Amino acid sequence: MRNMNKKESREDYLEAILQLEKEGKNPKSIDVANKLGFSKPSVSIAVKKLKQEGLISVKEDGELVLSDIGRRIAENTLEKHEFLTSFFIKIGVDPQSAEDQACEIEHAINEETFQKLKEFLDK
Amino acid sequence: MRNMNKKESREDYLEAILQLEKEGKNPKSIDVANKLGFSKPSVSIAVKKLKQEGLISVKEDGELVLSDIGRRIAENTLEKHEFLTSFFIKIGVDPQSAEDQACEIEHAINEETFQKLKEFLDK
DNA sequence: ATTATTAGTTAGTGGTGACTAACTCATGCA
DNA sequence: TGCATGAGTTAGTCACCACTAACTAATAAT
Repeated sequence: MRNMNKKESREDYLEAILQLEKEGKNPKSIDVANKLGFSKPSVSIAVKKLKQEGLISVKEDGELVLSDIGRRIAENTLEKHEFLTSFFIKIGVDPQSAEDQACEIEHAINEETFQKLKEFLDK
Repeated sequence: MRNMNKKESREDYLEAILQLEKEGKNPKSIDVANKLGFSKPSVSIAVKKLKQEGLISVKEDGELVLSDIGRRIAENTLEKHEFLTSFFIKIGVDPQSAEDQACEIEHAINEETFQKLKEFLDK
């Protein structure tokens, strides 16, 4: 049972919804459960909380829809994920490990540090 | 109440003990509590667990002593902390924020990624 | 000797996020 | 009609790490 803190957990759920969306699906709870490897009840509870926090809404048919704020968080997280993954691969980290590390660090790095890192690597 | 996961928490305690040691103290539970801003009972329980995990021992007078494994973890964590802090400052992150970010990311970055990052920045 | 301070422990609580078991409910199919 | 399947929920559990309140025990101060 891999526990996370609130922030990590929330970002992972939102990121998963965005990724499913980009894959052309109409993401539902069950898809998120499958993607993240969580049980249906875990996702059910998480969805309830994300709704309460105003980060997603749930359509009549169960489709999960990112709110503006939710989408911004999801896109920020996904951008960090992709950037960090390719950066780690570039500096010689094993691709699978790079992916795993991006998953960890994407939650820890904040906007300022991420921006400065991007600027630094542009040069 | 700032909750952490097990790994982060453990690394923070060990790092704090090492830092206190480097400051010339004979670190005790109370010093760790003051440094980390935790209550005495929290540290008392944590110390018990670190003992059980073989990462520290406790002298007759209460002094906390890092085991070989505990010391290795503490030194790894502290090295990451210091390196990341100065790196973030170097790329233009506000010093206080750099410190905070190092505290976060030191727990997420693994040995491989850290080594590759150091090699990359040496060039 | 008495009281205050300090370090540490025990007992009990709260909050978060995962889990399983077992339920509802809609849909698909024989 | 009746059963199987799939999605989602509810209820209850566990693990983890922080907390406060209240205790013990040793030491310092008056």
